[in-house]
Amino acid sequence: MAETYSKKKIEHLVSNISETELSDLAELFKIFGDSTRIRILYDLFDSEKNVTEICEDLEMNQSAVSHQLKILKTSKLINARREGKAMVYSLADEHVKTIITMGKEHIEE
Amino acid sequence: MAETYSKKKIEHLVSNISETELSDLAELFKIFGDSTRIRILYDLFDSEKNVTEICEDLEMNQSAVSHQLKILKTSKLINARREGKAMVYSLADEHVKTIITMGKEHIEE
DNA sequence: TGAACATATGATAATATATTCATATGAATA
DNA sequence: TATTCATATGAATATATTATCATATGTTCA
Repeated sequence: MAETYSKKKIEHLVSNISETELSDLAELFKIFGDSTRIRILYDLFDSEKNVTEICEDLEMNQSAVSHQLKILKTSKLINARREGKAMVYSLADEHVKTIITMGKEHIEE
Repeated sequence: MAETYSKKKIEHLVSNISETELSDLAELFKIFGDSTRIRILYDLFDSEKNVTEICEDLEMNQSAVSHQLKILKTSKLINARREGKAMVYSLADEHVKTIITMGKEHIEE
């Protein structure tokens, strides 16, 4: 997994993005572009949690959270596993953290 | 401007994000989460362009493009300057490229 | 097996968003 | 200064999205 991104590397990586990729990119960012979803992602930053815990942390009702969890799952930004009655969710990979970090850097300037 | 992001740096940067910041983050990503806007941003990757050029590149009508340019401008992702009759737009900073690059990295896996 | 707990899901209503159309604004120039 | 070119903008429509409500599914355990 990539861990550093120099200016030069970015220039290289970003060259020649197809229309399809741009569409996929928009779809990806759309997922991050909702308060509830980004709060869920941030809630999972340090540790996996079950649905009840997430609901408590966000102070939101279970149905709304489950609907958004499904979207995050479908987008492969989170993983799920069953633990008895509960479903435990966790971030899918480090990219989620990286993307949020880049965004945070931007808004702080 | 930050140019490299180690795992350790990300852990540090991302600690303690407030609810307000999470909201702002969602707002930021929402801007990237639209095909037209991300195509405009990508169109401006290598050089500034005026509205007519952008319209031609995206094969979209002028009004739709102008509406989205305004949103990008308001979000401070692009800059504008007048050049005679034309308005010339350019990316506001390197962060735009970085964020798109991170997204591209993610979808390619 | 049935009751209780945990989560998921379908339908609906409310809200937000993008594009289009018509038109306004602003700059250059004949 | 009247016309043309370039861009911006308001209103309206169409579409997408979110939260809520009611209920279904799945798991545990008495």
